[in-house]
Amino acid sequence: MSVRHTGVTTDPAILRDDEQMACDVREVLDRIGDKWTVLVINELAHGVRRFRQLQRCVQGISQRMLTLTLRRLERDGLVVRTVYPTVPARVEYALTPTGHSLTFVLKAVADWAAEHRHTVIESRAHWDSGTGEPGPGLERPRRTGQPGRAASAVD
Amino acid sequence: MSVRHTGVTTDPAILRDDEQMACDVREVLDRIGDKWTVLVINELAHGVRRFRQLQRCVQGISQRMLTLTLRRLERDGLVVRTVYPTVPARVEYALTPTGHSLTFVLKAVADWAAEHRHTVIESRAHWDSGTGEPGPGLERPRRTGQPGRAASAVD
DNA sequence: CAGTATCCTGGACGATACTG
DNA sequence: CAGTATCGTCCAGGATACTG
Repeated sequence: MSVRHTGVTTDPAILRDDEQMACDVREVLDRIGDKWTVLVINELAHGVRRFRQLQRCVQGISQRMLTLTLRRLERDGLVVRTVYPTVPARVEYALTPTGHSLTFVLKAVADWAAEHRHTVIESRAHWDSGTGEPGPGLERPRRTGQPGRAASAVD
Repeated sequence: MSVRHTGVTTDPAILRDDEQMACDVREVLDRIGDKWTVLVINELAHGVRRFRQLQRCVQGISQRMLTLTLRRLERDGLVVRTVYPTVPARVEYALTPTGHSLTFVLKAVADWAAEHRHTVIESRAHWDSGTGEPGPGLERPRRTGQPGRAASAVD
C-alpha cells in the first residue's frame, strides 16, 4: 500500500493499538462534528466578529444555534467573548490561541476533502448505480467474490 | 502559542474568505462525524478485519450500526468488502488507499486533541464553576467587561 | 443588538427478533 | 457468521415569541 505521505510525520498514521488515539479523535469530533461549529470557527478565523455579523455570514444558522455554538466554544476555551457595556449591548467574539490552532487541523481536513472529493463522489455514484438505487438508501450487499482460496478455518 | 506547523503549508490556516474550505470540512464531518465511523476506520487501520472481529473490537457498536457504518464507508470508497463463499459466509473489510489516507488526517486531529486536552478540560472546569453550575448545562452569559473604550457607534 | 424561553420534528442510534 | 427488518427513544436543531 505504501501510502505516500510527505515524509514529514513518522508514518503509521493511526496504526498501532492506540485505542487512545481513536478516542482522542472522537472527543474532538464530539465538539466540532456538529452542524455549525466549524462554520463559526471558520468565520472567526477571519477576525473578530459580532453576534449579528456571525449570524449573517454563517448562512442559515438560527439565533438559538449560534448562541449554543458560541457558548460551547467559549466553555472549551476556543473562543473569547467580550461585552461592551453600551446600549444596545455590543458583543465581540474572537478565537483564542487554542481556537486558532484548531484552524490548522481543519485546514488539513479540508485539504483531504479537496484531494479526494472526486474519488469519493465517483465511488458513490458507482455504488448508487449498482442496482439502480438512485438514492443514498444504502443497500446492496451482494457480490459473492471469488478471491482465491475459500477460507481455512473458524474464528 | 505560535501553532507550530511544520513550515510546509503557507500559513493562515483556514483564513481568507475561503468559504469553500469550510464547506469541504463540513462535507467530511458529515461522513466521519458520526458516532462510529472513526472507530471502525481506526480498527481497520490495523489491518483486514471480519464483521465479528470489528464488532468485538469496536466496543459497544450494535450489529445494525456496524453494518450501516461499513456500508457508508464502502459506498464512499474508503473500505472494500470481500465475501468468501463459504458456509457460513466469511466477509472481510479493509481500507482502500483513499481510506488509509484518511487515517493521517485523523492522526492530525488526535494530535491536536492530545496537545490541547488539558487546556480545554481546564477551561471547561473553570466555566462550569463560574456560577456553580456543575453540569454542562451551558449557561451564564454575564460579565459586563470593561475593555477600554465603550464602543463608538451603532452597527 | 444580543440574547433567552418554548415547543416541535426528523433522524441517529439502540434493542430485539429473524434469516441464509 | 453476517447480516436484514422493525420498533422505540432521545436529542440536535429549526421556528417562533419575548426581553434587557
